[in-house]
Amino acid sequence: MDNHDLPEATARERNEQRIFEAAESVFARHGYRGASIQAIAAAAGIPKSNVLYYVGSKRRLYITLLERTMWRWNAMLSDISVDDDPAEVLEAFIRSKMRLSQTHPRSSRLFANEILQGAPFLKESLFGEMREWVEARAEVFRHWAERGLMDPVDPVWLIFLIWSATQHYADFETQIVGITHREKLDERDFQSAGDFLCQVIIKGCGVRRRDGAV
Amino acid sequence: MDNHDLPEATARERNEQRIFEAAESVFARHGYRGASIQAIAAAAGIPKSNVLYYVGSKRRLYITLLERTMWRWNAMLSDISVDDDPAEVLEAFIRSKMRLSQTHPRSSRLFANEILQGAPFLKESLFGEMREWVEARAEVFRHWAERGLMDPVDPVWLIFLIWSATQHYADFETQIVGITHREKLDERDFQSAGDFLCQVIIKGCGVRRRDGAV
DNA sequence: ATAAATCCTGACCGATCGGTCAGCTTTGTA
DNA sequence: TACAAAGCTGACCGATCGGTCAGGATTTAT
Repeated sequence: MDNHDLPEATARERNEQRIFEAAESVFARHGYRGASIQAIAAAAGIPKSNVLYYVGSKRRLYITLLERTMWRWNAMLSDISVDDDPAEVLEAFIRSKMRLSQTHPRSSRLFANEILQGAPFLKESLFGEMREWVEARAEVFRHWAERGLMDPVDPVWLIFLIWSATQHYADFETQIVGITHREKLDERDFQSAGDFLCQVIIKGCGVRRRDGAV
Repeated sequence: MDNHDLPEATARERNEQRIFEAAESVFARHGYRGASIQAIAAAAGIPKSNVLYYVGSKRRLYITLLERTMWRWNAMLSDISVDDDPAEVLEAFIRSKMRLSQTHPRSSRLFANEILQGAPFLKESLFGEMREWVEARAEVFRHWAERGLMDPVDPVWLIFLIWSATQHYADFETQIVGITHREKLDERDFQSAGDFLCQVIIKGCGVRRRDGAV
């Protein structure tokens, strides 16, 4: 029986949850090859055999986590239109990516590791989804530029700029913390960094804000 | 005898060169744990034992490469002064980081992997060097803001923005190539991306350019 | 020519890798 | 209560890991 809509957590659900969290942590830190099932099992507080009993194989576990990350990612900024306000959309874009960095940093680092490896597990179909995502948004940015609502910057480079600048606070958190004497990045840090990025990027693209400010 | 100033390459120099290049490639792709000496040896076309004969241990090899990267990095933008032109300095900063991404992408990815791991090999002294580098430049940016030469943006966030946006073209090259249908990033891509970043960031910080343009 | 230093490598070491499996315990159902 | 299904795990497999070492091959110095 699958009580898939009952709130009670079965043994399987409970353990898979613990395994996923532990695995995300270890994969994010050491990459696919560098992560060991033993280390994941230890982090989850579960015997190695039990981990394999639930997830089948290292490969399957990794791909599951990767797809989960992609899914979360693609859900972002799903309803953008040419008629929206450019400043509002760019701000929403930056803020939501920044929130992902804050709430799911290990997810972000797992993805970064996959790319550094040369994206061997990212099927063409998944890259295809991202391509469509990018092209759709880029098209909107282009329209805005044509209407004079922002400078005619390359919209694809703009998307990469926002990705990189926001992901940096998840992927390179260790470096930021080490350089700025912090113990960790807190709510205020993400807020102020988000403010900074919104200000610089929106102004840098020559977006005219509704309130008349430049 | 050490012919350390003779141009002839000794067997040691030749082999170390090949090993370093191969190792940088493998470490950049798979991280410290994920890289195997066997794989490095194969990439260098040298028996595993011979690799260990030259470099001593995996740890030592990795640290050597990491220090080499840090050295290259710290040499950047070494002579910045409050009296320099903000736009010129920012442009030089972005261009030189962009050139590093173009000419030493594996170096950049090696470093990215080290940070993702939590920087276990980056001694406090090395982080200290980076901290001094950042604080010195941040101080200059602050002065410029006080003199009204640019907006009063957080100078540390600005440095991280430039780091992340430029490194992205090395660390996430696979993703960029996959999404934009390219085979690889070429000279023109780096040029146009560099142009874009200079334009957006300098304008975004409210830097007044000498020629009067905004 | 010959001794010394360096270069080079196959064989091997214990540890750990991902994964399998027999067989145990616990849970759910009739 | 009884039986099936699911949960669980120690022992084990061949492969690979980082590293050592004896000893042969080659180069260098005298």
